[in-house]
Amino acid sequence: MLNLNHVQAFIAVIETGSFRGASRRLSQAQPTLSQWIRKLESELDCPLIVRNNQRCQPTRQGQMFLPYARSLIQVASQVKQRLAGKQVVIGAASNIGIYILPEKLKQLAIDKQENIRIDLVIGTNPDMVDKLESGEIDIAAMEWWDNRPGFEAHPWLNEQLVIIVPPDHPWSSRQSISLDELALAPMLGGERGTGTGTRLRQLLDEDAQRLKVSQNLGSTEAVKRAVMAGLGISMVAQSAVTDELAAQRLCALTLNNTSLNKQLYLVAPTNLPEQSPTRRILNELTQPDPKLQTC
Amino acid sequence: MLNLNHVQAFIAVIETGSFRGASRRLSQAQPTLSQWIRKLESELDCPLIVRNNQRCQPTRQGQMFLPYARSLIQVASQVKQRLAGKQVVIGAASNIGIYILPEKLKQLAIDKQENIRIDLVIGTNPDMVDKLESGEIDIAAMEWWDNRPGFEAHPWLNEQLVIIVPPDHPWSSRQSISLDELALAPMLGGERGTGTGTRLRQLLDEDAQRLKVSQNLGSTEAVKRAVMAGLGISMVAQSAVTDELAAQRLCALTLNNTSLNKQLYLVAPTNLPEQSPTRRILNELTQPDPKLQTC
DNA sequence: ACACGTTACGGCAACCGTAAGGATT
DNA sequence: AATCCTTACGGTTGCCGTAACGTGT
Repeated sequence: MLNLNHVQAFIAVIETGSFRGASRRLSQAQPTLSQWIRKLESELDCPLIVRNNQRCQPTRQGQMFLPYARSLIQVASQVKQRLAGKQVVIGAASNIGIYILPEKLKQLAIDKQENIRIDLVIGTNPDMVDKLESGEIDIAAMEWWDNRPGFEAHPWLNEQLVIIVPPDHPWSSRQSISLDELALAPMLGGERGTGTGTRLRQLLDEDAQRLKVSQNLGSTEAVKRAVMAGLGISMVAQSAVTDELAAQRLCALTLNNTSLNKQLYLVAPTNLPEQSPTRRILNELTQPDPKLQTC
Repeated sequence: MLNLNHVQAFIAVIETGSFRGASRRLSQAQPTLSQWIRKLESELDCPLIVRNNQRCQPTRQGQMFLPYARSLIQVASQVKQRLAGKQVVIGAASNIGIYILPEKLKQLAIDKQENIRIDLVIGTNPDMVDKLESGEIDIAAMEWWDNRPGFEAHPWLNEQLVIIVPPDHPWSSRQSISLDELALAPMLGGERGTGTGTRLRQLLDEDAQRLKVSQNLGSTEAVKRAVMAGLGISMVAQSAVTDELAAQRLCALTLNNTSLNKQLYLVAPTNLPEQSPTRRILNELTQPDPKLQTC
C-alpha cells in the first residue's frame, strides 16, 4: 500500500527540483528522501523522477502520478481539518448554491474570526440527502426535507418566485398579470429537479393543463437566456434574476391574487454540540435577516 | 501522516461490521486490527468506531471520515492500475464525449481481450489541453489542436453538421435549404465552447450578421429540446441527433452548395511505446471506420 | 572543489503476532 | 460457555540518520 509520506516526498522533490530541497522542506535527512522515492518507485513499479544534479524532473509516469499524488495529500490533510472542526462543508441544491448561498457565506463572521474554512458543494436536492447521510456535508440548504431521523430541518429563507419577461414584451411595464393571461403565453419551464418549474403546476391544479409549457431547457441559466432572446416567458426564483432585473435585461411580474413562493430549509444532524462550528454557522444563517428584500 | 493500511482497515471494519471480519478480509491477526484502528483514531484525534460485540458502527466522525477514506483508497489503487498501463483515461470535449465516444469505446476490442479499463472524462476543449499536460488523461478527443510540443494530433472523424427543424416545420420534408432562407429563420445557437454554434458564422463571414441568432441556451440538449418545442431551428452535429432523427422527433437538412462539417482530432503524447495500451487504443480508434454513416 | 544523489551500515523504534484478560450475550 | 474486543509483551522488521562513496559542473 502507498505510503503518504513517500507521496508527499515525491511532490516535494518535483516542486523544489531537488532531493536536497525536498529534504529541507520536510525536515528529513537527504538520504531518507532517496530511500522514500525509491520505495515509492518500487511500490508503483516504474521510475518517477529523472535524477539530475541541476534539476530533477518527473518521468512521463511521474507526470501522470503527480495529480493523483496531490489529490491524495490534499484529501488526507483536508479530512484532518474537517474532523477537527476546522472545516465545515455546506451542500446546496443547485439554484440555492449558485444564486443565494455565496452571498450569505460572505457575510458569515465565523470564518474570519477563527480559522475555519467553509466549503460549498452544489448538487441536486436528492444528492443533498445522500451527502448528509454519508457525512460528506455538514449542512444542506434545500427545498424540502422528509423528516428522516437523525437530522433536523430549520426553516430558512422564503424565496419569492417571479414571472420573467423580456424588456420588449408587452407586459414589461406591468406589475402583475392574471392566471388567464398567463395561460395564453408560451411558458419556458425551469428544470424539474429544482422544483421551481413544478411549483406553478402545483398551485394551479387542473389549470396547469392550459399552460403552454415547453419543458426543461436544462438549467435556469438556459431559461433566462431563452427569455432574454424573446423565445417566451418563464417563472424563476427572484434571487436568480436580481442582476438581470437591475440591468433591465429582464422584467419581473407577480400573479394577481396568488403569492408565489418557495420555502427553503437548512438541514443538519441533530445533537450537534452547541459550540461546534457547524452549529454556530447554522445559528448565524438562521438568524432572521435584518434587511428583507421586497420587489 | 495518515497510513493507508489503517484507512483500509477502517473501511473493512465498517463494511464487515466487526474487527474479526476485517482481520479475515485483510489477512491480519485480529489484535493488529485493534491496533490499526487505534492508531488511526489517535492520528485523527477522535473516535471513529463504536465497538460492539454484535456490530461495530461508525461514530458521527467515522461517518464523516468514510467517504474520504474510500476516496483515498480508490485513488491509491487506481493510480497503480494507471501506471501499470491497466487503465487508460480518455478525455473528450463535451459533445464528443456525450454523443460519439461512448459508442466508439464500446467497439474497442482491447479492453475485453486484456484486462484494461478505459475511463472517459468529459470537459471543455481547453480543459483537455490542461489535462493532457498534467497527465490526467492519456488521449484527448477534441475539435482543434495548437501543435504544442510533446503531443501529436491525429485527424479522426469528420463530423457532419446539420440544420434541425421540428417535424411540423414547413421545411421538414425538404432535404436542403439556401442560405437566404436560413437567414430569415429564428436560429437557436449552440453553446460557444464546442464550436458548433460558431462554425456557421465562420463559414458565412459577413453574411453571419444577417442570421437571427439567439445565443447560448447552455447545452446542446437544451437546444434540441427548444427546437422540438418549436421555439426555433438550430444547427448541431449530426451525431448529437441520431436518436431524435430516427424517432422523427426532429428533421435534418443541409445547406445548398455548402458542406458543413467539423474535423475532430485525437491528441496524445509523442513517443508512446508502440505496444503500450494507450498507443494501441489510439491505433484502433484512428483506423478508418468500415461503415460510413450517411444521412 | 563543490554540490548533489547514492550506497553502506548500525541503532532504534514501530510493527505484528501470540497469549491472556474482560465484557457481553 | 462462546464470541468478540482489548491489553500485555516479545521477536522481528524495517525505518531513519551518519558516514563514506560516485558523478557532473
